[in-house]
Amino acid sequence: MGDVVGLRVRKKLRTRRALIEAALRLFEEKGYEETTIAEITAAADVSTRTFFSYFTSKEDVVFFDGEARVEAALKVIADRRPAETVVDLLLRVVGHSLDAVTDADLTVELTPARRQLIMTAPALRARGLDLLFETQRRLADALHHAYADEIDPVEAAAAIGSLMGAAYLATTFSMERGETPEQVWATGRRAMEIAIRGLGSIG
Amino acid sequence: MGDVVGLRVRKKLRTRRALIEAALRLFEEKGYEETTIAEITAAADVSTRTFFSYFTSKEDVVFFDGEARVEAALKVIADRRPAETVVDLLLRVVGHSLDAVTDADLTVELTPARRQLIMTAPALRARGLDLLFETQRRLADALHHAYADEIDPVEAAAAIGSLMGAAYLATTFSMERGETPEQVWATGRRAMEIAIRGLGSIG
DNA sequence: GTGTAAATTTGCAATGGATGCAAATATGAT
DNA sequence: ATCATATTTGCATCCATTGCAAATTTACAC
Repeated sequence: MGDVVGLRVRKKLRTRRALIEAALRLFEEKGYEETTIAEITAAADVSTRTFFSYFTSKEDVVFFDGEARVEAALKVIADRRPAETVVDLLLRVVGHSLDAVTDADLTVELTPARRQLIMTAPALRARGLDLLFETQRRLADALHHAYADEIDPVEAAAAIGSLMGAAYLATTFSMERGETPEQVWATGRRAMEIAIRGLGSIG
Repeated sequence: MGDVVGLRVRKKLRTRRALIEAALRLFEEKGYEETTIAEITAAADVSTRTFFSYFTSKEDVVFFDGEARVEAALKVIADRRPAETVVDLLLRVVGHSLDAVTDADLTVELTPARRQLIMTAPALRARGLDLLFETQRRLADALHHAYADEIDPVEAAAAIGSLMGAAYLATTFSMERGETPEQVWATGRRAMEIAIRGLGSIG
């Protein structure tokens, strides 16, 4: 564990962090579309070209902690507690996926402001959904492998898709209504309960 | 409905259709990224600039029938059968959303080839998910209004999100495995059954 | 320290999508 | 034929993204 990082690595981390902070700040200040890569790199004091050796696209910088979040969620499934039911495990997965995560020496959480930004800018919304989708894919895969004998691939996909699909759509409505983070979270829980109980319980 | 369409309208429809056909053909022939707007407009015999007065972006042309599909689905909910259960109604909604639809004088269905294209090109996948998401939003809204007294907004969102989330994720896995359209559809049905029965039924 | 190999950054040119704008065309109605 | 309106087109421009080669920086051996 003795992370002996040389100057080279430290410098890269510092640059990455500067780009992320500059980008998020500018996006919130003047809007996503209205901010150019040139402005971000100027604020981070690197060349425009360098931005693309850290992020593959302008959207990517907003999701800089995406991979760390997914891996944290996968770990929850991998380290499942023997006695726990699948449903309880999945609820823990969703819960953890909202916790703060560390990346680029930055410990961050999905603040309401960042969510707002992602839901508002079309390009970010689309990319975010794509990442969410890939996340679901990986989670379903992990779920199937963690319970190889009890849960087949289709059941795993149905479980993840149903639970997260319900929670995501419901919380989106809640956020759009301008509800508080507590209310949004409560809405998500209720939606997941419905998914767990089954649609048959409605109407 | 005596649609007395003048030359002007007929011409616009013809152009729109030419653009759609040229674009889809070229995308399948040489790939989405590899095809330029210039090539599409050349094939449709209009100027590059004109493309953007028909579609707001290069991705959009692939989803030309999206709005017609959503409206058909909304209509199914609006014309709900009094005696039918919510679950049966939603199953019909999903079923119909796969039917052929007419737009720009073109009657089209979501062919495996087009789905393949959408799932493969990152830009199309993201845009497609964004459209799917917006569709779910509108369906949930319609569901709530159609059953104003029995289904509140959160229940509606949970129902739509759960059912479609499960079906979409499961069928994606199925398609990726190269299964036949019949197998894919069977997988979707099974996933929806799980969503209807509830996650509690797993594991 | 020096020198050298490897990693990074940078500048530059080019491609392609997207948009605003005004001139040129085409269409519909009188 | 003529006028008002709708469409198309050409152009200029902005910006994200990529390839490439030169310049700079860091790591490491001697």
